[in-house]
Amino acid sequence: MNITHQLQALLEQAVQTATGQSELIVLENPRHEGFGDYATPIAMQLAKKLGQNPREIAQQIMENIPDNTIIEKAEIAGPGFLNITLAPEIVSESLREFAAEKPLVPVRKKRIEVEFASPNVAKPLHFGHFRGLILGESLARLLRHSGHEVLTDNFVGDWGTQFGKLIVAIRKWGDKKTIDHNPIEELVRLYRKFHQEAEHDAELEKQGAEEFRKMEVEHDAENLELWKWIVGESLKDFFVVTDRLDAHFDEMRGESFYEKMLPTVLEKLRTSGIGSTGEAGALVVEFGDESKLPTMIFQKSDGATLYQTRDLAKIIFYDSEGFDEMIYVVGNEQNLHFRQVFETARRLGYQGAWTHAGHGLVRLPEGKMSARAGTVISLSEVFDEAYKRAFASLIEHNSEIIGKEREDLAEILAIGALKFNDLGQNRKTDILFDWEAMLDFNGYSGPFIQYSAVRCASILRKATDHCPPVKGESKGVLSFEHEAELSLAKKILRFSDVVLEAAERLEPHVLAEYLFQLAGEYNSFYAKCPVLKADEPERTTRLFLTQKTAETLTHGLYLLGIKTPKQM
RNA sequence: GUCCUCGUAGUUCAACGGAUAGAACAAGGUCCUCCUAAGACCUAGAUUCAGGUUCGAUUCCUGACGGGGACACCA
Repeated sequence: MNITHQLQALLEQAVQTATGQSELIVLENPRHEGFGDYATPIAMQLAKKLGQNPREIAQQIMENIPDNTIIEKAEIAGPGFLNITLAPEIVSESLREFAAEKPLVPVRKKRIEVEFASPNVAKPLHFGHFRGLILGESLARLLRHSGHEVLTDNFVGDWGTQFGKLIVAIRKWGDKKTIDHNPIEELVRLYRKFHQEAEHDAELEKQGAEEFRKMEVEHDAENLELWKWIVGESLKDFFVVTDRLDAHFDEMRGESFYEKMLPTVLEKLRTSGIGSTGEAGALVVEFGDESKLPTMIFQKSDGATLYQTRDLAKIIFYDSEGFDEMIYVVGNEQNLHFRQVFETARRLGYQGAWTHAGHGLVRLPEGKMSARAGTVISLSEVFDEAYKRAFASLIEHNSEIIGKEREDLAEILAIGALKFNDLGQNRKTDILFDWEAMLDFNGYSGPFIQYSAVRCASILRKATDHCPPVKGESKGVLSFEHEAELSLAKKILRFSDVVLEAAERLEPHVLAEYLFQLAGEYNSFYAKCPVLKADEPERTTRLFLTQKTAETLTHGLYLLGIKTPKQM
């Protein structure tokens, strides 16, 4: 049982004896120092119910807290807050037991599928895809650390009308040599050309739809073969990026994976009466006026299916696999789509917890990235620029690391900076694409945290070089002489609660902000408290704090998908 | 037209309905005979507006204004 739970139990008992009420205690972490380590507004909440002054209630609660070893001090503050300060001994004990890497034990272990990345085959991967890629990976890691069974999946957009279009374009304008030479670039060019031509030639759209229909309905061998080849080439390109970003997929169940289940899904919609026949014979689901959801079409009048049909099939598939939750890391703009699909699944009787963890897009100062306007920034362009700046920064700061090591380090810092810049901000809102902010290695940034972790590692290395750790050293009560030590220790101990919150809210920035604070806390401590030159017992305490800080920062960064270098 | 989102220092972002609205960058001022100055410390600076609910509102509700997005045969 962790400190938070112990405190809650103590306070609940105190409230019970003082007021006769059985209330769930909410513990807050006060924003300002001087308000203790934990605070509860319970007295204020009870004030109206009991018709008493909140401060008087707080007084009674405080007097009835059972004897214990964890509370150093309890006091009433402000309008009726009960502020709790922890005893240094319990902080010491908890820190001794603390291990950042250790997964938590959830109240109920869940099987969770996390869908992310989901690139559209034959469409260029640009910087706009960056968010989903790193968010998904981080969320998967956060949920795993929270003790859940997580399966990452990639709902590759490898099925649909765009393949009909692409096939038409290849047959019409494609040249084998050019395509073989640089498949993706050429496919993208052809796809773009198709859309340009289609603007003044309506016939093309029909041809595209027809070719896809042949693939799907008639299983046209020639089209399917071409399709297979296109998908393969696209994925090669895709994996180059995911490797660089350290993103992993347990499954690659693309849209085509669900293709064989589609007839059953359509049948289900029909027989259940949830689906109905719409204009021109399409199969649609009407949600009614109360739901405020517009009608969604699940089968086109020509018999072909749509994205949502496959999404629905996917829900049914994962339900049969025994998953409790599905998380969709997909842009906000698809929110309506998911609400419609989820509602349809619900009406069909499925009961999973489906969450659209939507994210904002990366916006340029002049507006949205648009392939048409030619304002798309490619992923590799950003990577290369980040690498260049990291490399230059290394030369400026540390000339001792050279060669391959320097290159690897520059890569770690570059990717770390890019990822942190993104994950450090709210998932839901758009973020501004800004070279300077993104590649600023000072302040609220990945390298700032990496630097702090590296500094810890450096001290630890020196400590063991000069004086190897003695067996049994990891026992005993830590003596907190300096307030910076105690405050750092308490900060470290908040780690698990923070990870849990980040995982529950599906918002990595909660963890990012914490890591930034922890690094700052350590840096302050570092400025005030010499470690290696300190006398015992301070030296042991400070080394231990350094050790735990390093572990926490490193593992915290790992949960964001960011690597920690050995030195920098 | 309907629905979803967002509006906080000069800029980019934080803040389970809680106390004195936090940071970072940019601006100004300190600190390397001392474990990595990619650092620490100090100064100045903000809730779009009008109502409502509440002991208490940046947060919830209603409306206005202003961004962004989505709305039947794309994904």
